[in-house]
Amino acid sequence: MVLALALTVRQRIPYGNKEKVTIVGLCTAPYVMARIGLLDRYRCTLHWENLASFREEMPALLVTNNLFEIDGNRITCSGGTAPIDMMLELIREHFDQDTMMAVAEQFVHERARPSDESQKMAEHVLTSRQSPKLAEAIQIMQNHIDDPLSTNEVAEIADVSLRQLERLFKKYKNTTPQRYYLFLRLQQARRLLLQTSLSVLQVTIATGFSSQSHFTKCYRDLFHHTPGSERKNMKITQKKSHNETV
DNA sequence: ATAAGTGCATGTCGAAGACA
DNA sequence: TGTCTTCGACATGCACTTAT
Repeated sequence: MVLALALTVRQRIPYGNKEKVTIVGLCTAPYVMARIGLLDRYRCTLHWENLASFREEMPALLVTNNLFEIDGNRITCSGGTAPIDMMLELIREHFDQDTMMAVAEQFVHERARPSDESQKMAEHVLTSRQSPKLAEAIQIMQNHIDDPLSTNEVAEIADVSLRQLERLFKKYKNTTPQRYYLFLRLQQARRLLLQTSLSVLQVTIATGFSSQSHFTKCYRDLFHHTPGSERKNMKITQKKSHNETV
């Protein structure tokens, strides 16, 4: 049922208040949804190729670069393989983590990506166009999440001076290389916390932190809650969804 | 054709602050 | 507290334009 939802653009007209309406839009379908006002005050996303023009055309909408957005009964998705991730997230919400993983396995889908994961390919393509050296540096960082390199080493491998690398990050990412690197590691940490049963200590090590307290501090600074509470919340949400479906 | 001016990307250095 | 990171200031090189 969820798969059917994920693969169609669906709009059901409610009869009074009796019927629960779920509206799903894929790829460029949010254009239609936005034009008839279905996305007013809702977060939404669409395929990266259409993001810029969509934002320009609909400046009042809350458009994100995420893989998919589930905001109340408005569900939008960027397209490509993202509907599978969206479907898995809905399965996780309505059933549990194990069922979600079993379905993912059926689809030979190695890793269910969370909704807030950006459309990485789009970012990578855009960054490559803006600055190949910057894209290379980011790739190097992504390849060294568990054993972080110094900014100097990243610059050396990318064959660019440290100062120039700093300028590129400032210009295109509006941050410093170190902060961006930290952001990548914390994003990975969050994925590990939500999608695996690794302990917080194991996640700490897997993302290149030498001290768990330092990891927790950095995590809280970015996500506004600790790794422990993040996992606790996820388990509570899963339990609730499971009880509702039973 | 050529010198001078301009803008941009890049490199070097050092001071200040942050991190582990 | 030593090391690392960031950032401002200044210098250099290159491409392009303009005036002579």
